[in-house]
Amino acid sequence: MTTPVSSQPRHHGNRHGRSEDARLAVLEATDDLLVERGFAGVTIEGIAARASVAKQTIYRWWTSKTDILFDALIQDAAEYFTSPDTGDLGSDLRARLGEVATFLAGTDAGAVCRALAGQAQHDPAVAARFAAEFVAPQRELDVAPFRRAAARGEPVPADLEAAADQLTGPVWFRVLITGQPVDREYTDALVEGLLRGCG
Amino acid sequence: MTTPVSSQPRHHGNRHGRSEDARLAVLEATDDLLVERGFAGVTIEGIAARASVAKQTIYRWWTSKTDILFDALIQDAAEYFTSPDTGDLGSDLRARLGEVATFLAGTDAGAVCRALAGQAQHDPAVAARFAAEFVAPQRELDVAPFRRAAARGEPVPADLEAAADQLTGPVWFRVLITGQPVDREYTDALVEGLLRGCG
Amino acid sequence: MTTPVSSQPRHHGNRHGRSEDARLAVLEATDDLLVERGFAGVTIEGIAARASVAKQTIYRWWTSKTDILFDALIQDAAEYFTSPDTGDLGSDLRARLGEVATFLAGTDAGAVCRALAGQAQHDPAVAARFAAEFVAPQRELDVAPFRRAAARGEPVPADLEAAADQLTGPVWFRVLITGQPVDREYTDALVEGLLRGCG
Amino acid sequence: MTTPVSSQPRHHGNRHGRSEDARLAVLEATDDLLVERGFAGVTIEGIAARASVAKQTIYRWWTSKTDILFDALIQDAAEYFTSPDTGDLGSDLRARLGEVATFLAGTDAGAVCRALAGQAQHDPAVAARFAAEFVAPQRELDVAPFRRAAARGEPVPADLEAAADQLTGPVWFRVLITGQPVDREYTDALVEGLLRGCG
DNA sequence: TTTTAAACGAGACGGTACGTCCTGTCTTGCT
DNA sequence: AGCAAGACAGGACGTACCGTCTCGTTTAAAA
Repeated sequence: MTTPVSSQPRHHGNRHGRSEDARLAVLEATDDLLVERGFAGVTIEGIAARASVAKQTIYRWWTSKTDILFDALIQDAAEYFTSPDTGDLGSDLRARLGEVATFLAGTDAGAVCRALAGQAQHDPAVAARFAAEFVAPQRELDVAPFRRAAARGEPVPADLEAAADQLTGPVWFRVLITGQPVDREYTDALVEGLLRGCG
Repeated sequence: MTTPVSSQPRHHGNRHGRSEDARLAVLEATDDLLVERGFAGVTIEGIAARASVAKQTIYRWWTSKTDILFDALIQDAAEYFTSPDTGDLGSDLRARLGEVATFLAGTDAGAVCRALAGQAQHDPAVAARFAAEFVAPQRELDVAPFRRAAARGEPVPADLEAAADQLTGPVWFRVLITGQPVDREYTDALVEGLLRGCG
Repeated sequence: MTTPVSSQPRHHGNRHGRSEDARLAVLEATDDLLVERGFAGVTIEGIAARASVAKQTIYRWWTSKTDILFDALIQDAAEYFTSPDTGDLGSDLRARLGEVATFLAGTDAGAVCRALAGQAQHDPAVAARFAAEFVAPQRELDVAPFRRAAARGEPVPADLEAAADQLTGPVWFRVLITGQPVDREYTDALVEGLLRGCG
Repeated sequence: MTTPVSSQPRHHGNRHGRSEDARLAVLEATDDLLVERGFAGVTIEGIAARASVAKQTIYRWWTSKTDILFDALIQDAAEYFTSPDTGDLGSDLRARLGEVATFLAGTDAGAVCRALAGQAQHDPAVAARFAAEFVAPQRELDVAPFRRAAARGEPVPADLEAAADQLTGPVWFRVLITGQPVDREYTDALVEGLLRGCG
């Protein structure tokens, strides 16, 4: 996570809502702790100490450590995904799937994402929010190349959701469950298999 | 989980080896707590209280609550999966994938499995054990139909691991990530898509 | 405590000097909280909330909650004690001691006084201020009857301070320590004993 | 407070009730903190830290810091007061009152006692316990010399409680309220005044 | 009439301590 | 030897107040 430390004087208390410095310090400290010590090593007390922030300030703006991680994830994900339009379905899908794999397996934000995916297994509320605020928008990005291809008059699978599952599912599966590496060769093969099957 | 409560008087202490009563009471209490209160509601103290067992007894035989869950999972999974040989690749795969989906999404043992999959995201040791003791054997069952088909002289995909990923990955993805239902229609379509693509 | 709530509109801010409304609201809220919830239930935040006053306004004019209680005590004590001159030492002493007993044990201001006496045990600064600003003036009132008697030519004890202690001490002792009731009969007997002993 | 540190190995956990080591460490740490930092400086966390004891252990056996102080006071007071029988009422009273004054004003246990007397002003439950467990037994010691004198056939005041108040009251008053010194001369004069008044 | 500065309400801030829950370790006495 | 019981040191939880700090408004004396 980037560290946009403000060079402004640190204001403690501000009628006009919350301190942006405190917010960023908390997000950064949370990210750092997650990467350094894992999910169990992320504690509200630890975040407060590392961010030089009062616990009460954290509880004022977030409900739990997963709530903080969501903030970090949403923010980081918004910056990460590009989803270029190459004019070719295969290229678009390969680019997209490679980006997903790299994000999940190779970035700090991906670590946050995996932690939340894990916590979603323990807490239905987390699962619901994860599905709604991260997975659903990602699903849109998964499906976009198909829509563009259809608009160009190319043949596309009937059920786009199912098609997206066939691409993304194996990637998530390897990252979360088997721990196998997910390189470009693998994601390209997935795209190839799908297009051959539907073409 | 079944409940083989012994009707024998409960012995506190046993000169020769561990108490099977205590072991079963712990496994059952853990399962119950997981289903009733979720993973966070499973605590060693809670298990001990519900199983009428001393904490020390738990720590003597298990290292952590995930260790207990592994015991429960391995035991339940061994009883669950059947993997019949119908003599037809498509039938075998459909049966297998349906069984996997039902297990993951529709059984108490599946809840244990999901909890461990979740915890695997937080703890590399859990991830490693989950991959080795649950995922790897399951992978063997995933691949078995292909091996039998190959033995019958039928054409099979070159990379069986990848083929298995394409079937199992979307199922896990839906169960763990999107929360979408995984019915027989969906799993059959996955098998169909794979066989069409490779045939 | 009396409640001179102004019927005027409440002014927020004043170029010259403090808001009398805010001052009175704070004193009253403090008194009320002390009587309703006890000393521990008196908090700056609670006073501010009940008085509809900003915490900062309290900190601007008082240093602590005991400081506020001193304000209330000094004000109330000034209104309470009368100390009439009956021309007779016994009558003067009986009136005075009865007044003291009633104040300490039977008034809201007495509750404030007892709270400060209690806090004086925990904080030397409070003890010093309590001795100087409340006890010393009261001691003057205790001693005044003797001085008037001496001026009239009557015999009085050599050590007036000691004599005052022998009257006031048992009253405070019962109120603060034993909790025994201090009625007129008791205070009269104390005066009687003293006068017999010195006469 | 004395420090009977056991030279035995420190046992953490014992089926047969509480750890005497932990109990003594808590009492000593509490005494020390009270003397060093005053009542407000006595916190459960501070006691736990200084005594190298878990907060939970404190909460298991005591309800509050005043509860701990009571333990310390009762124990120390039991060791302190001697109350010799000289065979003479005046001598007995002088000895007793001197002992009381020294205890209250000049010992660490007296500091605990004053703190509890102070807290009694803030909390009726503390007041009740203080009256019952400390003041009442002390009252018995105050009255004992009179009883012995009566048994010897000497004249004694009709109301022993009142007589005791006249001795003890001024001493407590000076210690708690005025802060004046209470030396032997003063206490002897109090006894003299009382005996002259009743004789 | 306009400026302007003190006091105000509101409330976020960094902190400290609270009392609770759970962890993993330990000892004891029973079976 | 294994067990139920439970006390222990420790650490994190979420809450309540502390005292400090803006912020934007209100007000009346000064300009």
